[in-house]
Amino acid sequence: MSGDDWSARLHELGLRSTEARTAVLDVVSETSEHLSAEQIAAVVAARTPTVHRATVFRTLERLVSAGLVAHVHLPHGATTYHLRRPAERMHIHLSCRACGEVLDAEPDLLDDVVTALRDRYGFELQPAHSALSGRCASCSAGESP
Amino acid sequence: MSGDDWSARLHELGLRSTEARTAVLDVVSETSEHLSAEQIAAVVAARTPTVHRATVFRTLERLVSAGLVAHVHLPHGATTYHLRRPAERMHIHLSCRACGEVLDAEPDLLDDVVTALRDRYGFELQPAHSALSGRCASCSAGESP
DNA sequence: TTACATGCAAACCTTTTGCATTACA
DNA sequence: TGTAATGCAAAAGGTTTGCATGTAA
Repeated sequence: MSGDDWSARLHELGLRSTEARTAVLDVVSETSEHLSAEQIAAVVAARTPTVHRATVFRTLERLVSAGLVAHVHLPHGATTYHLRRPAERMHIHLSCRACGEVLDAEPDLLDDVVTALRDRYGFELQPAHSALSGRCASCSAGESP
Repeated sequence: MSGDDWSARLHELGLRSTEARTAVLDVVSETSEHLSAEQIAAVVAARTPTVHRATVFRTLERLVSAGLVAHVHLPHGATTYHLRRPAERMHIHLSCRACGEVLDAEPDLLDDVVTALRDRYGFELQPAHSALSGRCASCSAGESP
């Protein structure tokens, strides 16, 4: 998405367009990486020093509830944020306990689990919201469990 | 497990038997709940005030790597610890985003996912190690996503 | 007797919050 | 102009670490 549409997108969603919000959206939209709030705050600080770190945290929270940004909880380390993708491009996350790497996996993997949890427990799984934990291929070839 | 076997169990595993370790094992083995390090430290402090909080953290880490204790990462809030169960009694955890409740679910739910991840990515999923995130039945009946 | 475990204090990392001020709409 | 958003500072929550001392084996 080109940089200047953020103002319009925010207005569409009933949110005010501010320097902090567009700065955060710029950072998040420039990469396909999943960045921590800290990392985002660092880039924002370099470009727009008037925006306070705490505001970055608050802003991310707002953008998540507005649906523009998604966050993923990792079993170790900080929550990461990324631009929210259309449903077809949503993905689940695999976190390697050993090396910390976060891999993306196809969303269909958990389809049956979503159904089973709904049927058995009435639990509505949100597969993208928290990473699955285990060992990546390279680390599996190595150490102890 | 009756209280005094811990010393022997620890020795079997090549670990020294200490006041802190048996105190932590006592607390963890007395309940089927999943307790945070903080909660465990509080109970230990009440019974054995000589054991320092930091030691409880270090001790839990050791007991996990020794295989006596398991921990589960929750998407919100502190990591929880519980006595490690034999494989048949292992379970996965469902964490409700809305109310914070943690539910236990049957381990077989993720069997196919374990296989699929191994086949597709060489990723060895450890289903008990981190909780799945979503909304529990009561909270699903309520608010917005 | 010596390597391992602990107490203590302090730092660290990530995030949240109260409150006065600013700025968008 | 009124309300939503921000800056600032401080604290909160959870966890880790360096170092000197203590203790199980």
